[in-house]
Amino acid sequence: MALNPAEKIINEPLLVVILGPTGSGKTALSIALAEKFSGEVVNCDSVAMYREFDVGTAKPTLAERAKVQHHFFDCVDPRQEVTAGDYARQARNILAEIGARHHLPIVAGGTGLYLRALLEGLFAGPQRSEELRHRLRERSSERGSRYLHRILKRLDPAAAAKVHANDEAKLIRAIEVCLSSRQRMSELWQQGRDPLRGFRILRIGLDPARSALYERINARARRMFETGLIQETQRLLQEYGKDARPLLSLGYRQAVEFLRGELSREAAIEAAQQGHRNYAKRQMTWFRREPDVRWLRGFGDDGFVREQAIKIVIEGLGLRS
RNA sequence: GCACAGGUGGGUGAGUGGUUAAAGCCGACAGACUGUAAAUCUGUUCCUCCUAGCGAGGUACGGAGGUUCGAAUCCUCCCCUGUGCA
Repeated sequence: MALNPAEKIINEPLLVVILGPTGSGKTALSIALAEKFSGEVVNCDSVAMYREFDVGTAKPTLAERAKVQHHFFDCVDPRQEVTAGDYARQARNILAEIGARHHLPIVAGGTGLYLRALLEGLFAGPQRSEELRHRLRERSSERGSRYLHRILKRLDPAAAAKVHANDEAKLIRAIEVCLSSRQRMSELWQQGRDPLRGFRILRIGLDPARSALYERINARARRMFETGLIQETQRLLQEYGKDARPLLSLGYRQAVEFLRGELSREAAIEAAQQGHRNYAKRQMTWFRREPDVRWLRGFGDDGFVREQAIKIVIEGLGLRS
């Protein structure tokens, strides 16, 4: 006898997603939940995937990683560049493995695009093409800032209407998609995404008070500098060169500027704090649009937040039996 | 005490008689995001009102007066800050 749709949904295993801005305590909460429900944590944070980027990424400690199984930390060589597509493909495999073990998968992280790529999928676009991008960037600097937008308008007016003329990064991708696939990006979009199947998704969002969050971010960014971020950056700079992608990310970028003598140590710290605060704000803008989030007003390491999160997960699991 | 320099919106800093509620930058807030995403980009940012507009009114460039049709911009006095000389 065939299952009716409701039963089918109920029989799907649960997938817990913990989202929130940087510094909101996603790591602490994910570990607490993993311990409680025999779960495994799946990182969804682009920079934390890079090996040897430790001090500036606030990865879970080795002790924490010994307590529960973690995935997707330290899995990429700093010379490589991960993309949302790579991440989504690999993370889906891991999710399937965790499911096969009958453990609870807990996705935790702050990279909104990666999370969306994992959960909802990307459109069927081509992968990036370095030479094409290089050529586009060169021509754009020769022909002026509106050049890329004019090109996109010609290739795909509908896409051009959605990308701002100043947003070089997105213009380049859109043009790349049109040229590499020989199709309009807007038409590829219409074919839809390939969402993750086989899980019931439970999204838990952390939303601490803004001022408290900013204080924490400031303290943490300073601590990174005090506990070896500069030395780590120097090492990475020597090993992988200044063009290594993750050296452009928060904290590392400022440490590089300090090492070059462009910023005093204190100015670098303040710039890093500022960068992290602004990033947290952008993350909130992204996550507010995420559907069906159970928002908790506080930090992931707050006792009452943890209790509420546990209750929500029990509720979610309870539906299964 | 004397001599310069200077006091501008949350910060910085332009502006030296009239399209100036006052550039730019920063911050703050809000937003976008379909393979660089810890990236990239956008909007708003004195108050009040409405028919919500390149709309109406009010308040504003240390303080108080003054000149002028008109002042952040010119004059006088006062207060404060920095530098130099005593």
